[in-house]
Amino acid sequence: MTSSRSSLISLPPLPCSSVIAPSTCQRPALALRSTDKKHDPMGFRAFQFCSPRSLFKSSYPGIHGCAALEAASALREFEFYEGDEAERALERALGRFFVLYALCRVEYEGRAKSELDWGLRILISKPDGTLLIHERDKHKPRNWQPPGCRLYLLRKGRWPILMSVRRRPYEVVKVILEKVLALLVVNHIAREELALEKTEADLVSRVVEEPELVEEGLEVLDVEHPTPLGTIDLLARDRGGRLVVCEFKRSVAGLDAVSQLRRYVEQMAEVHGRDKVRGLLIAPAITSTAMRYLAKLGLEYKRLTF
Amino acid sequence: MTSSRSSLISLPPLPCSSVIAPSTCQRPALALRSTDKKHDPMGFRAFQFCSPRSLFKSSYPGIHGCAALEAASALREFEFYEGDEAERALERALGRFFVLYALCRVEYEGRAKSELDWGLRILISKPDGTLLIHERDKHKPRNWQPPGCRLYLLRKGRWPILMSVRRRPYEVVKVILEKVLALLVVNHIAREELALEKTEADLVSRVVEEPELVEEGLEVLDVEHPTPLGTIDLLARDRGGRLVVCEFKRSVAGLDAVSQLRRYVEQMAEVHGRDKVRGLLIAPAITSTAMRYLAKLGLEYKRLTF
DNA sequence: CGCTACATGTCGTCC
DNA sequence: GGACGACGTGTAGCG
Repeated sequence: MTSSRSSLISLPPLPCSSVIAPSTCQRPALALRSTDKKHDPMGFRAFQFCSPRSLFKSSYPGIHGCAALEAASALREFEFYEGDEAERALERALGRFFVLYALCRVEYEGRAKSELDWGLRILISKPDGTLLIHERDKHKPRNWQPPGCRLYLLRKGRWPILMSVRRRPYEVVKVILEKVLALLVVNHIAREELALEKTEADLVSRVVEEPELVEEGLEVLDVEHPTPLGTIDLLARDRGGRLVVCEFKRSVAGLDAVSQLRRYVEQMAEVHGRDKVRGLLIAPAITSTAMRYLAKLGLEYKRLTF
Repeated sequence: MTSSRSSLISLPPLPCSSVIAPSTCQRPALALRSTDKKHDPMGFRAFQFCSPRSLFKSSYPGIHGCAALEAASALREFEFYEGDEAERALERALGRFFVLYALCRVEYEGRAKSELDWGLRILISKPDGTLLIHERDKHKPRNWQPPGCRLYLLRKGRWPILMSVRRRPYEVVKVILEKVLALLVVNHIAREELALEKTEADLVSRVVEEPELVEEGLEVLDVEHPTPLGTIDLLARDRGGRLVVCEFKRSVAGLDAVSQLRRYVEQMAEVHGRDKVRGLLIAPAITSTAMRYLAKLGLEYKRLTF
């Protein structure tokens, strides 16, 4: 009744070579630490030999033209399973990128604690140890685990349990799977390197190149200038020879930005004297409260947009 | 060659009732603003009649026992499509919760800007307008759009484009779909209400109930006490009659916490006099830099764990 | 809607 | 590994 859509190729044995007895619920736990390269199953390593980049540079940005890939990994782009078969396929999905649709409970304990009642959820597990549990709404996953965690599949109790463990800080997410509805195992997926443009260049670098944007005669002394109380974005000297501590915000500056600037200014003032140091908050905008606080402290604001 | 695994039931017409000509690439764009309830397709509204809670309270925490649900929505829990059929099914997926596995380019422009080259990615779209684009690694989606955005499917050019638009700040994410490999449309999924436990109760409430945890003879005056420079977590009076401004941090307190406390203390000092006001940072731990800064300002630290 | 503060923030980077 | 700041932070709460 439930069958896989894509033929499952034979995968190399999992790192933890426990014997799996398919028909019992007392099977030992399978563990896979995904970030530890030495412990990666060979199948996963194979993917890395054929990175997405080489994949698309080959001939055409489609996957079908990459014969080398097919030969190397001998894997379809994805595998899809339903119901019981999905449940059984979970073992082989560990350590790979998979999307799971299941009726589950979730328990999290660590820095905080939470418990989710039975519900249908979408779960994403990545080979780097990331775990995401999404519900119907919101951008943020309802529960999660960051990269570097170990994922275990436990089959001791009534229901299989996916357990993700983080070492420091110690945190555990347990997903109790009452019914696995669907499993999508993704064998190829893009990596970071495919980005062409990064974030907009910093306001800082604009000012470094063109100090006049801030003030006539301004001379840049240092960027990322370290102090005992944090790093000054940009340190400069004005025409009158006074030090100018510049704090940049890429969008609206709030009270926190003023507090930050104040710390740096007072730090520099200790060395050079208060009247030799100016503090300048540079941002596209500032909240009214922050502006008042700034003025009260004798600090300045310079509007600068991208 | 490509066929859906789950029979597709007939869905009510989409809110934008443009005529779709299946075989041309010049079809008009479909738009669906997911957060606008008035525009939700009836099928989606139907899900809400049978919330996940009622689903699992019915008889058994499995979905199969809920006959009422089946009758009401007449939808399977999910639909899965591959290849061309997945591509065609995209229209009907708009406004529903779906997971897409596709070869795509991604362009984002808004507060920042980025462009991702062709690559296989996992895309999640939620009925609340959330869009997530995940790559192989990391917790955070590579590109995203928060709840409240509008999702469009454009079929004008060579490839179909999923476009998500945010109004304020104005931001656009375009996903150019060269090849759709798989589409999982999820018809039922848990919502927020299923949480049983929330985050650990605040340190604050512990102190309100038991002020001695902080200091003998401490008397709580106010929580969430507003000032022109922000809200004081807890305001108290010590045995000597001095005001105690308490700032709480749930984990390690850093420089920012000290700056915040300082703002409040100085604000209160303006009214009551500096010698009548103490500042107390309460947290399970504090960074060394923050501790030094704190001491220098004549403020105090009290360690308090959960 | 503007603004503040919190978060299991996550993530990069420097020390 | 700890500390620190940036982030397209997201999210709740309040005026």
